[in-house]
Amino acid sequence: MGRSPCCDKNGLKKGPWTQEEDLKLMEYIQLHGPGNWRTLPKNAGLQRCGKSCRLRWTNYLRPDIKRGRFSFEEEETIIQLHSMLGNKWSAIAARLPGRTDNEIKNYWNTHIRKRLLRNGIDPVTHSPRLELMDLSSILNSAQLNLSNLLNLHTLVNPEVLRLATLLATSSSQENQDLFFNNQMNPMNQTLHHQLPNCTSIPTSVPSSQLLNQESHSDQYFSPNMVNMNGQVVDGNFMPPCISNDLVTLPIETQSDQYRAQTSETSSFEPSIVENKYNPTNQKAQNFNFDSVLSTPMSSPTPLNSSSTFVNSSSTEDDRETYCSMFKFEIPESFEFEDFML
DNA sequence: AAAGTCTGCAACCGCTTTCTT
DNA sequence: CAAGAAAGCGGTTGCAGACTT
Repeated sequence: MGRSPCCDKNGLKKGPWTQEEDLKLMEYIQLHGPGNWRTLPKNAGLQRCGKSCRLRWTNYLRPDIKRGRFSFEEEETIIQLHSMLGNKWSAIAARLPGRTDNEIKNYWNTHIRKRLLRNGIDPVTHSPRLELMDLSSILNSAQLNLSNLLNLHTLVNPEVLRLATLLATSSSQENQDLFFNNQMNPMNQTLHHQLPNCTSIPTSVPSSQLLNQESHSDQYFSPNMVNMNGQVVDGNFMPPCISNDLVTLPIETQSDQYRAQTSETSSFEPSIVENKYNPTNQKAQNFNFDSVLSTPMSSPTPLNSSSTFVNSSSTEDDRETYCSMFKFEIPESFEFEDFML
């Protein structure tokens, strides 16, 4: 009944493979082909478990494995597939010829995941993260001071502040009660009331769609930057959108020219200077924060297929900048209360 | 230059599914 | 059909090299 054990694990070698072992394994497989891993180690003269041999072959020695750095296209594909499949590394690897599931998994954990986190995107849900800017805590503060809040435009995405401001200045006590009592979805009830023309992004929209021009739905992305007056300026921009349970903020797809003007930064304020939303930025020169309170949202315009996007020759640093949902970092010493009166 | 820390990745572990007897 | 091994798969670990102090 059943099979005999593939190998006796006692006395079998573990750890990194030597060149000699690799050679033995490759020579054996060249003669007999892969498979039958139970008997392979013995027949090949290896003191290894068959499972170890199989992993070594499939993850490293297979001749069709593509070694080296992932291309930008491969990275895009991984993000897209991960947003659809989750941690189904083998399924993702099946769509990336020459890449193993192990390699993709490692690359995700060491590169892509960190990058998404840095750019404010949850690598699990592929949705924007708003932990940095908890609207309810802002609005719930009894010390809320509008002028201080307005000063925040040097620190945070003004779209966030626009939403916060709209909520804070709403004359509808009923809506505010709904918001603070959390009796129903505040974004649906309050913001859609305030912003009836705003397009919604479903929460399920994966970050790959937010990051990847090719998968942008026209309704989500605009080829042009729209300033806070709703005027088309340049670049790629979209007004903030309200999902069912969170505020979804615009992802900018940057032109090479714009990316050339930006760089990875580690400190707080310098990165803000480079932020598109900063008034000192040329592309944001039409930004008028005062208009936040008085101007209705503009609707996104259809995506222009000729819009520039990060190309395959982009460097990793370039890529770091192409998604700047929250293109700033908050230093550990930063105290949000300092900005609240 | 040395020690400590960080990073990337190969390899292993353990669980689930598939296959063989 | 059941039992048990092989194969598949995702999570985790350990280590070597790079980087920082």
